[in-house]
Amino acid sequence: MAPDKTITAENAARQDFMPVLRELARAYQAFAAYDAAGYREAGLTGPQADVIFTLGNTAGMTFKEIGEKTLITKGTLTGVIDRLEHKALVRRVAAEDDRRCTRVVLTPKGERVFEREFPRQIAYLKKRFDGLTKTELKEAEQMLRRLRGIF
Amino acid sequence: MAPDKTITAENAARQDFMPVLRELARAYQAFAAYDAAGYREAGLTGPQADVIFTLGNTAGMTFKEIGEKTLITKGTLTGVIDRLEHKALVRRVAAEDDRRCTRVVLTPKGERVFEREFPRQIAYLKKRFDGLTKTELKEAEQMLRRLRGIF
DNA sequence: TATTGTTATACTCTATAACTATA
DNA sequence: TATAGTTATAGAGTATAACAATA
Repeated sequence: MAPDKTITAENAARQDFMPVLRELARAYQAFAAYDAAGYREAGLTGPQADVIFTLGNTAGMTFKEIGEKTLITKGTLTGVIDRLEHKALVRRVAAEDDRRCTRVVLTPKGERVFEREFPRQIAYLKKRFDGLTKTELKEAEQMLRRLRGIF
Repeated sequence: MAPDKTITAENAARQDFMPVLRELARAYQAFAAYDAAGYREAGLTGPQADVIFTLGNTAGMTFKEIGEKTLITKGTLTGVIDRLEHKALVRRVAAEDDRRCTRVVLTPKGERVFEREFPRQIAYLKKRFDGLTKTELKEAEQMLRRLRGIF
């Protein structure tokens, strides 16, 4: 059967790629919900955990760098960092070379949270991957990379 | 090489499944950003578009049904429906049989938005899938289904 | 002039729980 | 007692744009 040339409200859901998008959304949402349940126990929101886990084992990063890694835009990032600073998990440090930049660094308390929560979160996620072989993981990774590439 | 028995902050990122999760998140985020750019032109947010596209070609649904389809919890859904009602895209209709229930129905304006925007959004998404064969789509779907299943 | 981060505005969504009216 | 939806509360994230300090 030839594919539809025209997409109408009626046949739209029957496009071949639609199940892929539906499953992509569901797979991600299932993961995100499970993931969130983990770091919420540490009192962190998604963006907050993202920042803490990004800053771990580094000498700190500028807002610009954190924004690039986490996909959080600068305006939002100011608020996220404010809340983490309020919790005494990070602090702002003036950059020496470029005085426009601010580096964000984990505090000792932030380091402890990272050292405890990051491995804990990974172990918590790892439990779900017990049934998958190394080959399957590699295939999944490549397929997802392909999907990301088309957007 | 034997896998690590203990997960520490240092070796955590080297777990075999981590690239899969990273790519899952990136693939979804890339899709979500592209998708959002589409329905934002229609003045809709993610949850709002989700509701409109869910109600299209139906005789309406109760809050409970919409919540199950879209994964929006009831408290949040009240607000989302309020905003859609304010835009005159949906209206609340008392259910005849069970007076606790409220059905949400697209208004004529809502229908027009659905008839125009849903196919438009699908066509917009379709452009990105040109390079993929039916077989690849099927494989991707199955793999994502598998991933969803583990969570 | 361009870039970094802050501030302000105005929404939108989220989680949670108490509440109402029905069943 | 249980369920459907509303309301209240308190945050938290988002987009956007104007802004100050610095390069």
